Amino acid sequence: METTLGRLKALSDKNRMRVVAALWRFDELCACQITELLQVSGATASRHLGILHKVGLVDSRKEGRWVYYKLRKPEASEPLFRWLEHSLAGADELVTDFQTLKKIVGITREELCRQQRGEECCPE
Amino acid sequence: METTLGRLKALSDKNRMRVVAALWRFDELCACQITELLQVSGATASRHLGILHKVGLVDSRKEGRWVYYKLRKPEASEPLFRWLEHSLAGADELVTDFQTLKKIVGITREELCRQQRGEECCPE
DNA sequence: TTGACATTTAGCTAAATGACTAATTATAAA
DNA sequence: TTTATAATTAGTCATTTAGCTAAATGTCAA
Repeated sequence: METTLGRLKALSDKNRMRVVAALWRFDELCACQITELLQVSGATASRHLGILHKVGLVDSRKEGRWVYYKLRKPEASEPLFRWLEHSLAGADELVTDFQTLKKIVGITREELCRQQRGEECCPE
Repeated sequence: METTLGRLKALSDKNRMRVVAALWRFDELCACQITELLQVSGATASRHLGILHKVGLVDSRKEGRWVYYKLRKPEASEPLFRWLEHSLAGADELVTDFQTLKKIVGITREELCRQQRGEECCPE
């Protein structure tokens, strides 16, 4: 029961729900991309990802300086994700998120940096 | 998105999850029976039921002094309930709850009163 | 090795939440 | 009508939680 409750609690936060939706659609994203999507501090994004990881909803994979996250799908969570997908289909905020993500995954690290810090940083 | 988030939040509380599981199994229960099951004050039980009602997970029906609650199943919530049922199958706390409920629904109002207030009340 | 950067952890504050008691409303019975 | 009871609402308090900043950790590149 604690497992079930933990997963529901993890999902019942708007930002974490956005992360799960993003991972459902984009398969794998790194912490910095999720930070950019949510527009919160890196520490906050990290904490949210840590919560999703702790309850077994996402897996993480470290690659150099970056940590990539993806949904842990195979398992009893599958029906829950499907309900979520159906229930959130067409939600305005997610449509916007997906458009944002298309840009985020399409740009280089330097451009993402410039977006995050403002034009004064990263002089070319 | 707010609807989905609201329902997940409503479900991600242990007592409300117990209520939903109880209603899944016992179909319809009144507020006083749920109060007895959860072993909380009537006010607390009422608030939990109000939250479940507000997000559309349960319906209520007034009959005299009593208010009966049942799950609002038909609808997009069905898969969520099924996931819950599967995910909670065999949970110790629910097994205990179901045994408790069998007793609760099997006794009269006076006996329930005696249990709740102690032997000094309701002298026969 | 030093510096830069991605991520996480620690510590703090403000807001949200669950519990209680007391007060209120609605209904049934004496 | 009065009294008792079921349920809800209001008000209070303690706990939890999401956000931040600052510090710590780990990795890459000069």
